[in-house]
Amino acid sequence: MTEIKQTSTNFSNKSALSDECPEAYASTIIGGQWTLVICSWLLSGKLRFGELKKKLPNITERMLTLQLRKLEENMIISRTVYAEVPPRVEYELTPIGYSLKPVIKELENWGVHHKKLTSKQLETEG
Amino acid sequence: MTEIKQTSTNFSNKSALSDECPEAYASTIIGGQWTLVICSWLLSGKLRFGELKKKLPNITERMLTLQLRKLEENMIISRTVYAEVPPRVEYELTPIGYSLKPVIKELENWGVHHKKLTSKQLETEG
DNA sequence: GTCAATACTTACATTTTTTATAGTACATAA
DNA sequence: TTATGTACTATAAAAAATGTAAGTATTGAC
Repeated sequence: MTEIKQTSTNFSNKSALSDECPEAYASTIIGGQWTLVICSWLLSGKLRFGELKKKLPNITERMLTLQLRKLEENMIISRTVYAEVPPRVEYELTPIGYSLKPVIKELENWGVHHKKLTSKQLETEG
Repeated sequence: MTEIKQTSTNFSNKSALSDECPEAYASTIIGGQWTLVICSWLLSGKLRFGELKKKLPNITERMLTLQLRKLEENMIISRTVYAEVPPRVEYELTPIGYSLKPVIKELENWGVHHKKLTSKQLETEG
């Protein structure tokens, strides 16, 4: 994540794909390891950094920070800092972030469907 | 892609996420760099290896092969080899692969929407 | 015997993503 | 003065994904 090399083939490939193909574009935005889970949680309301951390027991603080920053850059979430000590920071979906809801729903449907089907398949084979 | 280390934290994190969260599960299946574009093309009918290559001008043969293998493993596409020389191989979506259609459609809609919104944002800022 | 066409495979290098670990700032409470 | 809680940051390393370049098998045409 941190730094990407704008001279790499990978970068230009991703750019070209994103230009031509809105679904690939969407995928680069919401395709991070923890991105969809974070968005799913935020669909039910804003959460603090620490609260998100508890929801995702295995994420490191660094990863959580990186993902949140990326989501913020992409205007999926907004970040509100309260001038208190200890600090309090709240994350919330923006309107366009919230509009991910049907996307997530379809992904979820399909995921459930696929999982069922492939586990059946394994039973038959075994 | 090639080899994944089943003892890594990354592997166990992905597994746990996939278990708990169907949308994350779906994302690991269709989240490859070229996956969605390949599926999009196949939505309009089966294609040969070389035809796919032409549709994706910048993909390397290695990448195309890897992505197709992964899609096949995940039962998204089927592969038919014709015993001819030179060889002919056709790739086609399976039923569950075809059922990605609404997912792709939502991703596409959202992608277009997001792109419009962010480009507007840039105009306003600039 | 050489070449062409197709769909790959292989070895290796680079880039990107993710994880590990330790640290920081701040004000209040004890 | 030291400890506490929160939301981070810095640095390094490991792992995963992607790219580069060259090679393979087949057989029919020339």
